Amino acid sequence: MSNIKDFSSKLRNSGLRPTKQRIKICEILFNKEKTFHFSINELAQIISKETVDKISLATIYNTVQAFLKKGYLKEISINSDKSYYDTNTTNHHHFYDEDKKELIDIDYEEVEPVIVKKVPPSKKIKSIEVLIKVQNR
Amino acid sequence: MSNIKDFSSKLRNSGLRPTKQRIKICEILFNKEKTFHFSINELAQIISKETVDKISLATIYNTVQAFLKKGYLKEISINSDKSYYDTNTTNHHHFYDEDKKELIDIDYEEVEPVIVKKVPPSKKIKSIEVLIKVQNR
DNA sequence: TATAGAGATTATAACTATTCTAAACTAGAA
DNA sequence: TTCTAGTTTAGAATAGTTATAATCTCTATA
Ligand SMILES: [Mn+2]
Ligand SMILES: [Mn+2]
Ligand SMILES: [Zn+2]
Ligand SMILES: [Zn+2]
Repeated sequence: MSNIKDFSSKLRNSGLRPTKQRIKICEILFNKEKTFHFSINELAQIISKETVDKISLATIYNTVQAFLKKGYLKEISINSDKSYYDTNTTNHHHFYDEDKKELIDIDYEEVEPVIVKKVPPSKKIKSIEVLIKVQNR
Repeated sequence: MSNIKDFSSKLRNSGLRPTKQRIKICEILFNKEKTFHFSINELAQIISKETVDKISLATIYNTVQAFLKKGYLKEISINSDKSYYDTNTTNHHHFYDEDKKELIDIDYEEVEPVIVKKVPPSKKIKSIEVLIKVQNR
């Protein structure tokens, strides 16, 4: 369980000033039992529920971008109209529930590692993402 | 090599009136040697190059949606700033070249089939997509 | 501790992709 | 040929995101 002090130094250590907005967002994102997936709007709603001083949408976008660049978040590509982010930055894949419009983590052991026999010339692999779309049987 | 007659009946058979706009779009999409990937804007540019009578953007969107629903196209989920479509509707996966911003088909034999040991309760798999992001070595 | 200035926040404008609307047009059944 | 459901179209509307530029704040240093 991290506290404000920890987030301050984590931010400072990565070259980001520990402002009260960023610390609040850290608490919401990284102080949870479980990792989770969110869209910017969902995050904005959580923030507005959990805080009195509002944080502007621009700051939420800026902060998520900053955390993404630092590797504290991952961006998930669903067939989509908006971006989704993941507080689970380990290697893992996803189910996407088309009925509930919901992402579900797949434990890495639940899918055999993807074996790639050949990559395009002079390219290296940056990431491998498996997205399994599911719907009601 | 299909001709206009073929596209007309293909369209008619799927309950779509063979309009000149749709036939033109069929020619551009399905009369090629190779399958390919495109965004709506790229398609619009190809159309404007290859035809004198312009086709409205709305019609291009409508037509791509219709073809998608009929299964003549697949939608590809890359990092989601816009939608990409694929004239290759067989099961296959993709490299995404982050430098050239370009999708490359992976032959199905080049990646071992993805084995999923468990799906969420009362769900069935609709699709399995592997996206391998690559960049210059 | 006070100060200066780089870095951060903010409201709002701008932008882009996509969908909606409603009027005009057209394929094709009868 | 006529009629009408289906289609196209320009343009408006919407949604997500990024840019702008004024204001604010964190913190290094005097
Ligand atoms: Mn979509
Ligand atoms: Mn993005
Ligand atoms: Zn996840
Ligand atoms: Zn493809």
